[in-house]
Amino acid sequence: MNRPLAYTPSTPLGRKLCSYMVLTDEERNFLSELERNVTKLPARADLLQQGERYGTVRVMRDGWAIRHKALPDGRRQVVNFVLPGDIIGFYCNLFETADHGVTTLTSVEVASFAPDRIFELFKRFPRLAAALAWSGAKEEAIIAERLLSVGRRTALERTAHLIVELLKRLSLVGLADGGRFILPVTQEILADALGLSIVHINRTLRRLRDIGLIEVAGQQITVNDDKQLSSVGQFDELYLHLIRAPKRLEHALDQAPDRSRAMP
Amino acid sequence: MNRPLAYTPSTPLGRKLCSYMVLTDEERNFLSELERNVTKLPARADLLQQGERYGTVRVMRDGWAIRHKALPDGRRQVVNFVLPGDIIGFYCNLFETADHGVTTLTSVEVASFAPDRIFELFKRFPRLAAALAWSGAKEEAIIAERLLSVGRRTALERTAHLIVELLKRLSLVGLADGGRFILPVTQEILADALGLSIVHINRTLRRLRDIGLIEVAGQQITVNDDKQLSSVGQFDELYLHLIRAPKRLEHALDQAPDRSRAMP
DNA sequence: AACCATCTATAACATAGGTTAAGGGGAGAG
DNA sequence: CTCTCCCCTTAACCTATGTTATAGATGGTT
Repeated sequence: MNRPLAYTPSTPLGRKLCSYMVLTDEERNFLSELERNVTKLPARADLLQQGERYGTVRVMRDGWAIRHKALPDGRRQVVNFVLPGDIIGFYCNLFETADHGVTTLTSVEVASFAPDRIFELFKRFPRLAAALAWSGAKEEAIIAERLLSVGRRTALERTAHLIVELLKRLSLVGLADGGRFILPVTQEILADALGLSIVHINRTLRRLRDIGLIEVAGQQITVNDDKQLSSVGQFDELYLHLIRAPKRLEHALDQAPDRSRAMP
Repeated sequence: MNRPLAYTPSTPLGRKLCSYMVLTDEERNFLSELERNVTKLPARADLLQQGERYGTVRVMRDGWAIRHKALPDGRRQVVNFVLPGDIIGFYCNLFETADHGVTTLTSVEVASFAPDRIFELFKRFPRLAAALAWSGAKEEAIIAERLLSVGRRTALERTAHLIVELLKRLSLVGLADGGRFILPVTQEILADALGLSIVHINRTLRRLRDIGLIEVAGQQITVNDDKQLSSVGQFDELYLHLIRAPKRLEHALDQAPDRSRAMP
């Protein structure tokens, strides 16, 4: 195995996995092959419709999208925000039909590849498989935290919490600068993400502005006092699992027996 | 590879994975090795405490538990119910600390093994790795559906929905019989799972009883009219992904190239 | 058999957040 | 330039759900 020390792939997915462990040439090649087939789409396009049969796996390369679920009567819950490097329909190609939709918020660039590549990945690149599984677990942790928000935090707390979460996630990929970031989202979508009505989101944002914790100018949000905003939102970054565990992951994988051994 | 046709392992985890695909002898041996080290615990024991460092991976063999997250002031959200065959702290051994707790509801039997075994599994048994990843994705789907419930369904809908969900999940593992099952859960826990107050859960259950949709006798719940209860809860079993995709999973894995190939 | 702790049940009251309604601003289209 | 559409904003009012309080079941313990 051959490991360049400070290599940073140009692909968002590669970059993401790089933060977990050092990739070999072979692994990087495989990943960039996955991201080769790129498509551009405008804002408000459906990448996946609830009830649709899964066809391809996609990687978000640039732009924002939301993952959402709807009830028959139109009520809708935004489950998560899809940011660059995130995968759409990863394991899910095994499911019969999609139980959620994915819709772009901005114009986006996505790469698509055949679901079979996932299995190939599991067979040929166990380290990548483990890393992807790990990032899937992180996504689940984010959803669980949102469930805690919607179930048990007040409107003000929830809203503060989401803003801090997005700030942290975006900072991590260089999309936020000094507490300032672009939130390409209507208040309706914010409401659907937080389980609130659009009117109440408006009230709540105004309250946060009045207290002086945030400033809003169009889609740009400025967090004035992230310390205090975190405390309003009861934000504990434990769940984001930002602490990369590269050494543990690498070591463990490299030391695990590669081939069969007898049972004791 | 040697594949007995109708073999059913005695271990809950093995049984679960068996429902996705036919296991080889080697795979079954490995799994049963994982479940060898069994411990018994009483009800209301913490299998994992929020904030704790992960030590071992566990498989629930028998009994119920809940996965829950708490806020500093004590408000709590139950994220999911842990049933036999479910894994506790799977990928998560890579995280620094647990962002949730796991507490038993009944006396339980759990198997424990070292986190390293997970990596071994990824390297030696890609098919098992894919199957576990798939079941992880199903768990995520259940949490996302609960988020939809808590965010957008009314108390009555949520409660109905949860009862139907548990009925379906338990039926699948033979723990429900003719719409009747044991729910080893206080109303407080139900409230924490649904983002409601304990008083309101009580009101809501009474309403469901008054309408005649369910009957409650101690911990035993009887669903009288699951068709109507499903419709009250806007239940769409899409998200449970009950349709096993064994052929797709097996085929895909068996046909994926096993070793390196040149880039085009 | 009496005690204690834990649950369930219900009533009375309080409020966070939903709903409806109406006006205003900005940006793209003609 | 102004029309239109979409989004934001705010006010007034309403209701689903939370809170507090109390009593009754239930079941294990001494």
